[in-house]
Amino acid sequence: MAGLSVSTVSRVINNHKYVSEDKREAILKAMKELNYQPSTAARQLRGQSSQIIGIIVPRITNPFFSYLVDEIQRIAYQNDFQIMIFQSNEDKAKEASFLELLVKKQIDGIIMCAIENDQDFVESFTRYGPIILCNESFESSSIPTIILDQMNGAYMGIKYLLDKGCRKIAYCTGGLFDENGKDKSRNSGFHKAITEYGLKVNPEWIFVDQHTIDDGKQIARKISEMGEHRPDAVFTGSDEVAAGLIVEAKRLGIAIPEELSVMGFDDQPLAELTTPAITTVKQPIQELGRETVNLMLSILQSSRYEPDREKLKMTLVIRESA
Amino acid sequence: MAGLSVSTVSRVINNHKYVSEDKREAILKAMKELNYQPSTAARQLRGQSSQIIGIIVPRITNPFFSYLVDEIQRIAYQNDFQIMIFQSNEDKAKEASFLELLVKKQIDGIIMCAIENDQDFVESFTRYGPIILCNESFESSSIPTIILDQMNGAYMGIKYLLDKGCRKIAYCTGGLFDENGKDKSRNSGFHKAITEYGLKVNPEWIFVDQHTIDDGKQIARKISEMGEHRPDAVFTGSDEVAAGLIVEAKRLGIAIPEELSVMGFDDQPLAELTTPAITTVKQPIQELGRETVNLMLSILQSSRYEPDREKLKMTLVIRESA
DNA sequence: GTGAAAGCGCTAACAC
DNA sequence: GTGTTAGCGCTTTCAC
Repeated sequence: MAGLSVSTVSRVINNHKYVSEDKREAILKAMKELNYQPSTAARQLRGQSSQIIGIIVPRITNPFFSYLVDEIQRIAYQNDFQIMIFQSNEDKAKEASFLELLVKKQIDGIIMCAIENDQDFVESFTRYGPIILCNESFESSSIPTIILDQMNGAYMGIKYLLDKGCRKIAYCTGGLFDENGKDKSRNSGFHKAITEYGLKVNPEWIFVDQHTIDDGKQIARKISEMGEHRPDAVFTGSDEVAAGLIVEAKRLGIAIPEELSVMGFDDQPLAELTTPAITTVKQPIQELGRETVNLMLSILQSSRYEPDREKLKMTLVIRESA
Repeated sequence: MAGLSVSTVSRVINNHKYVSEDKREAILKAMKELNYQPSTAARQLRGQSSQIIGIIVPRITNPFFSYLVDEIQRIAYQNDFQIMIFQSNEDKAKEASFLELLVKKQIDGIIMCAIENDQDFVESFTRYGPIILCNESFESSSIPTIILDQMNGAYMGIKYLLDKGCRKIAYCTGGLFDENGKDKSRNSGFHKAITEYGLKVNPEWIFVDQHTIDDGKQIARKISEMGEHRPDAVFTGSDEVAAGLIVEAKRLGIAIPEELSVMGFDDQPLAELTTPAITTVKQPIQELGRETVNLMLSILQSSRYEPDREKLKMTLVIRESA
């Protein structure tokens, strides 16, 4: 339409030098009139990138992840990248099918905020594009990893309960409390703190695979039935579990924090809504998202970026439940 | 590698008939060994679809939308579609840039759960691919629309407050309470209910542009300062606003529901966590997501699908705050 | 400065 | 049943 060749048009689109000003303008004008948009498919095929970053999360309905994704997307958008969100739903096969999209070149890189498959399997995909672990990690892996100090987070929370005078501390985990499984860093923070106080783990007070408000309610019921052997505090590892626990404990007539201190984790919006409001360990979600996506962008643009680990500190938010 | 031509390979990938069993197996074997994955870019370029559906939401951190997206993605995944989530952040230009992806053929269709630009502009994109409005609508548009009966939802909520004996009902809206703007259906449900009781709108008790927990707290403070002219009930239009309102009202010594009834909207998980727990209007989010994505899938696969409007009814969830 | 032409990986029409 | 080939829209040499 501008009476020029495709190559000149391409040069204009890609901001090449050596295009005379008048022709550039003629082309831009024609593009506007035709409402022309270059086909991403063709550009991809030609060896360019898709300008899409994939993010794997367990579930987007978990506020921790929706806020994380929110921040990642905000920054990606500023850098002309789209985000594709995948929910692994703790399903190995589903996660694998997302990693395959890297092979298909549908996405340029993957940020994994959840890991279902084992290390070797995941690492085998790194040759198709960058993979970054976000708030998850493998034992000594070459995969770039941005991680919060979960061990210290748990340690801080437990230490606070101990300093307050609690000695019978129950502990909830989203994992299975095994040596090398999920949440192992938090587990060791827990161990470290109680060991410092010369205490031992009471297996009756360990609750595994805890995630939801309903899980929290269940715990309240179990604790209520323990009679003499009740703990005097619960580290829940999740504001949602803490919230459910508080609501149900109140219904059962357990006074919080007098009879039972409850410590959350994350500092989600709901933490200030319960009565009593939840004392919790705040994770710096925005900073986590920012460092992760900046690292990804730098890899994709083959520049350097040194994550600022200083910003990734957990903090204690003291409210009423402990 | 299998010693066969590309076309035969293509036929195997696309499950064509007329491929002998032995060659098919040879090809599948080679594909496995090479860890081969067809390039989506090339397939797209060849005129196929991208197998991606875009969803525009205001913010993914709003639980209403994260649950909606969760359901849509679940069903899309079952049908071999990926989801690309866009956050418009109530930004016209951002929304426009997402609609352009339809032109670039990066996505096959768009589900709009938020509308920032005007009708003509949005409709101009329908020639590039299907657009469906989800829980939003234009006045008499040809764009397929799946919508909940917001008018009835608001009516139910207000009616309940009136039946309980409240006569001084404050009303919050996420929009601006104008005739044709956002949330106009809810506004008319409100009008309908109070008119039936022979009441009038008190402009002092109308709160516009209310969305967050903090907004709710502000309302509590304003109401507290009204002295004699306090309302005896608030229809918040959002569980988050209701939650903030309840927390702050309690701090200010306003008894809920005795002095002030509070009605939420959505039935989000947090609705049962506050004290008192929130009485609210439940939106059938899963059904909404399901009908919407099924309609989209049917359009993309050029089959027919008749949305089941029966399932899209709002219900009242009575707890303690009203 | 600009244009012609090759080729990215795939599918489908056509030939055999 | 299988192979050959054109062409999707773009970028990038290579000529001029």
